[in-house]
Amino acid sequence: MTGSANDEATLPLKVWLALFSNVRQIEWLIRTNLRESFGSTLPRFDLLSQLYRVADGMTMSELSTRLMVSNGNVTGLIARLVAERLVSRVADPQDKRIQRVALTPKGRRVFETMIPANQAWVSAAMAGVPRDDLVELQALLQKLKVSVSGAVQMHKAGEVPGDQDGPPWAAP
Amino acid sequence: MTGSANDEATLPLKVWLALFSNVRQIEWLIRTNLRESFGSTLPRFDLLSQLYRVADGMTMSELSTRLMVSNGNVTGLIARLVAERLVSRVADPQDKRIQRVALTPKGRRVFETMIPANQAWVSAAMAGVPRDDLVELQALLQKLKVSVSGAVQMHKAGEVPGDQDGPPWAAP
DNA sequence: GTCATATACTTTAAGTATGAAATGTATTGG
DNA sequence: CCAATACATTTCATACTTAAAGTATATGAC
Repeated sequence: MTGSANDEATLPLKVWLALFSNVRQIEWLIRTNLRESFGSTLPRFDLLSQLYRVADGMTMSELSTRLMVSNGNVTGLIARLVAERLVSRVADPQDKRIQRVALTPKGRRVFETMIPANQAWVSAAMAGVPRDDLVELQALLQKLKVSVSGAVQMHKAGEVPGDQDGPPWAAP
Repeated sequence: MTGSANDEATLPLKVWLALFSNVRQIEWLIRTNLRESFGSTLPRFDLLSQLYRVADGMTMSELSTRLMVSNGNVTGLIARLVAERLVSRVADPQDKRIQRVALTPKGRRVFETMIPANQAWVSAAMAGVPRDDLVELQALLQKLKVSVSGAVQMHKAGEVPGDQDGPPWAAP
């Protein structure tokens, strides 16, 4: 009695549209505020936040994977951040193909001023939702992420002919 | 007993990160599949889906608002879709500032082949989540949207000095 | 050692996105 | 009527993004 047969088929799509709509609006807020308050952008912020979490930096590929963007994109983004002296990029002496990237002291300092502002923007956007609902929402999103990540992995595995013999997440 | 004092402050941020992560991955799936199956892109798809819902088309501003993208972006996107004969664009005879944009028969036909595919991709990504969880998730996302939309409206109102006398959503 | 192959990254070309300024078109108050 | 103002869109410069092709380096078979 909670839904027709048609709901069954379109329910995931409705959830997707609701997810997308929320993210699009929150992204708009963060992007606008980053520009107005710091003269920065969301891609830069995402990149800095990844580097902020680790002590000894990351490789370009690691960044590319974590941000789910192309390798070429990371190259350009890092080049601009290096030009702004927020990020350092040094070739690995052991393996000269690898570029190791890290926050500079300036980069760390700048990012730390952005953290509380970002938190305030997001909190303000969600201020109309009771705490309990947010707790529940987070739990459901965690469940969803498991399912979605599986689908992404499956798609990636299907595209690579030389990878048939079982990635770690596949059942034996 | 369900959380420390620190959770209280970071809870919205955690919800945001979970939202963002899910959307990023689902977007990746849709974008990849659109390319592989239809040689198309997500921005084009979003634009077509907006036009698909209305019978008599839309103005550029309306598209810009609904998609939450800049006016300049819509101009370029529409130009490419017009070149592909998926969309028609005609100047309004009453008000020559206005461009009225609509799907062509070809555009409608093409988009209709994309609908079931898109639904299948999203369903597959969410296949690991029980139906009841999806129902609840949708309800919570609807609540969130109200809060977020209010924050967006407030930000937009704050930026325009000539708009002090209350938009429709403001309390009287 | 040498060659094939894989890996890490960069470059390229096309497309997508932004904000600001410019353009052209109504509308309105005097 | 007409200047001021508002509005819809485009243009411009720049930034971000992707897929695909290219470069350089490493690794392993032989």
